[in-house]
Amino acid sequence: MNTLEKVQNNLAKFSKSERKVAEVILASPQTAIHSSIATLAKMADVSEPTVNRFCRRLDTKGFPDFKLHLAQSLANGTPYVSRHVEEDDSPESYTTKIFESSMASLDTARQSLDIAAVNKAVDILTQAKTISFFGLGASSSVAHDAQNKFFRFNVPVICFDDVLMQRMSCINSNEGDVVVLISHTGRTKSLIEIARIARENGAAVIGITARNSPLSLECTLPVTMEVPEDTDLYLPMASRLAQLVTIDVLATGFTLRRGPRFRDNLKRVKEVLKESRVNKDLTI
Amino acid sequence: MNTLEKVQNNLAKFSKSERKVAEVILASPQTAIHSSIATLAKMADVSEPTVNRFCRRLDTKGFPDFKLHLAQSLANGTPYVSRHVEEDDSPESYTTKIFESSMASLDTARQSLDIAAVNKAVDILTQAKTISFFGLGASSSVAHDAQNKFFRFNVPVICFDDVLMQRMSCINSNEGDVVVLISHTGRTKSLIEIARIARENGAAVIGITARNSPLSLECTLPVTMEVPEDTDLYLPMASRLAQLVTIDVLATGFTLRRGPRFRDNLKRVKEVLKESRVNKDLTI
DNA sequence: TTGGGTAATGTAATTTTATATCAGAAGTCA
DNA sequence: TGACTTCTGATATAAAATTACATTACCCAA
Repeated sequence: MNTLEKVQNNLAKFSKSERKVAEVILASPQTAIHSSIATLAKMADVSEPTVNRFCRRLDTKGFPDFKLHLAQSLANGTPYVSRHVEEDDSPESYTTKIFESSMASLDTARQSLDIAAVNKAVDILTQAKTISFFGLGASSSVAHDAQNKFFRFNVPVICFDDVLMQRMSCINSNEGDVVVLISHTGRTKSLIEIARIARENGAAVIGITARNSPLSLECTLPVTMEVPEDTDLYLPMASRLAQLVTIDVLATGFTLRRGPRFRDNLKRVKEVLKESRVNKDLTI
Repeated sequence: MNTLEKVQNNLAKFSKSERKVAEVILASPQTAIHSSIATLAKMADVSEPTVNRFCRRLDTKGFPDFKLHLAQSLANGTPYVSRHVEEDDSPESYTTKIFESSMASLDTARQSLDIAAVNKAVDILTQAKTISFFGLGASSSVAHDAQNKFFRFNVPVICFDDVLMQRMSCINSNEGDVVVLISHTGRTKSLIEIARIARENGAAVIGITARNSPLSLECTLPVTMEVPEDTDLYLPMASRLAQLVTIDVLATGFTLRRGPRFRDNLKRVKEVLKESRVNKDLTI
């Protein structure tokens, strides 16, 4: 809870002197955070230890720590939080909400992402003979994105939208092949089957999906994360963003693992592509 | 300006030792605000006065004052700053950097997004006879995403990756048609031509692109934003995320504008889709 | 009331933390 | 190289916060 509110709400629980301190702070919080304990004590007409005790009562470590908390609560604006779009939101309002919710989701995704798994995935990818990216529905665009990225690394990349093609591709997979399956819920039946098929053929199966989902259990290496998704009315968005960024992380890990010479090469390839374009611009 | 960003942006202006301090703070701002000057100095492997000088260089009165400012900037919701991935980053480190940079970019995009244009775009989209989404390269996946979204609204949606198909489609466009062009730089020649063609045929041309770019000038309604993109070595990512979220904003505006009955309908359609699936899950 | 006990508050000492001063080191340019 | 500037850290000093302990105020039973 906001520290300033806490001061306000606990007003009744303070002792007489502590309340004096609280009142001085509430009267002018900006002054409070820029004062020393001595100054504040004088303003409240109490002793310095009283101010200190007041701070501790609010579960802070002491006066400086209290000031820090207070400063944070005074800082305008709230941290990014998922907020639902309401019926009568203005354009400004729903735009802000959607952007901030997206950011909040990415933050959640990052915190829940299994870094060790990311590292292993990079390991596996760098050693792959071929890499396949499969997703369905909304996740298929993520697979395409992945193809786009890894293709530039000069690695054989496969990417299909079609369930049958995905299946056939996996039936023909071998040891050394890597199959990356992308699914937010990890409950898409056909992808789960594909995971099993690829695994039985000896391919490494990386799943970018939810922890403990059916798909994650079929993968040789689940790269899991949790993304809160409000799919009730609006369309899944947060999970897609998180998947895209995760792919970016894997691609980055890939280039880092390959070492500087590889990256120089990548840069050169990019330069060449630029030159071949009329508008000298590849970033589109 | 946000103090943490200030630290990041002035990195070049600091002296060698001051930069060490900056890096320690950027690595873990939360730790920094809870440390004493001595602890921080030790972490950065510099002397205490150096830390103090560092604080003053950032226009604060001293170390405690700096901590206060930093605390506020952390509370502000964006502890996220774009940071480049370094050669020897650990998986944890580059993962965090990429996620946070993505979030920072989204924030920048939001702030620079022209809300009035968004509102007009929603206006135009709700009245469209058909909507076409065109992008090239990386932006084509954004176009696909848009198609996916608007398709569910029961609006005729067109989407092509191919330049010639895009062109042909635009040649046949009429008044009442809406063409949405997606390009980060707004300097892709073929898209600019397509914009002109569509416009000459009386179609409304919405451009999701950079402000004052050649493409934006050819559009009847540019929806512009600024996204910092480090395309030097790594691949364009931030712009794509921003575009995706922007499409989501437009789609949301669209459903809001269409009113509650439309949304109920949308929900029903979704339910029906769910039922028709074995795994009862559409979110993939 | 009044005296014992408890909680609240303040004084003074101590510890911690931050800043100022200055000297030496490192870098820069003629 | 040498004069100059800039940067950095050791030490000293000042400021601030915290602790320990003493005092006061308050409450309640006798």
